[in-house]
Amino acid sequence: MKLATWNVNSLKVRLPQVLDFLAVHKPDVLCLQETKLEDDKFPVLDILSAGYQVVFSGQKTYNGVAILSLQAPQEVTMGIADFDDPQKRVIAVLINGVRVVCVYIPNGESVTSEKYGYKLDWLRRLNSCLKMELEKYPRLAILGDYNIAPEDRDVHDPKYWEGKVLFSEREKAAFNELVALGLCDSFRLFEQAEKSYTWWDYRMNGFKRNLGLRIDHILLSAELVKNCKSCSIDRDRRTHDRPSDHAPVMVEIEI
DNA sequence: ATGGCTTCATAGTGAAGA
Repeated sequence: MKLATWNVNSLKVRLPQVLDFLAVHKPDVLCLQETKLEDDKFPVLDILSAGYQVVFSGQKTYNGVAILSLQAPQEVTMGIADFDDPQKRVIAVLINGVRVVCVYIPNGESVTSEKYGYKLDWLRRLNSCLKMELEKYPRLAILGDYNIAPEDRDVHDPKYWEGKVLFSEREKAAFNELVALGLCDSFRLFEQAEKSYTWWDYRMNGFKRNLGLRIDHILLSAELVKNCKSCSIDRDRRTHDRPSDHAPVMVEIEI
């Protein structure tokens, strides 16, 4: 079973690339973030024509998440339980006995911003929600844009990023608290190239200079870790015309 | 490396992303 995640930074702009990604990799599940589409504007027919089913939760201009899958999604839930968040950042499904949660964790803007407080509060609520999910579904995968680089090696210049949003201690602690639920950063299960990142700033030739951060992650429960065969970043996607600033991340799990 | 893109909502520029 192949699961993938990609922050597309506008599905309207990136739809042809998403369809190409499906054709090339044929993932069983693809989680999307930052679709930036209201639900009545979602390109359902294009995705059905590609042989995928889809569920989505979107809004105008910002945020928006979707899960594409070969098999029919079951037990679809949107948002975080007991949290009335107007921002559309979470959608979850059950596919082939695996609970798949697609998350777009807030950016936070800066550590002095109100949005940073929202991010930390949001992460606390996500943590409680995932704790319950894990009790209900031992086979749990949380894929998405976490907007947190968990370790020094996930940042091109840890000195520069020290204390800044995406790499601040409180954010890293919140990430570690998710891991402490019994989840694993699947990327680090395997030997990986140094300076592996999933996001590069559009400005300043960030990609060409590999000034990136690894902020898109796939966390797996112990039940899934046992059978996880690979985790990789599709870095080449960032070289296409009009790329998203994020690259997709993929895992293969023997189910 | 403190903005130098890119997107969206607009119809000029401004907000937001990370």
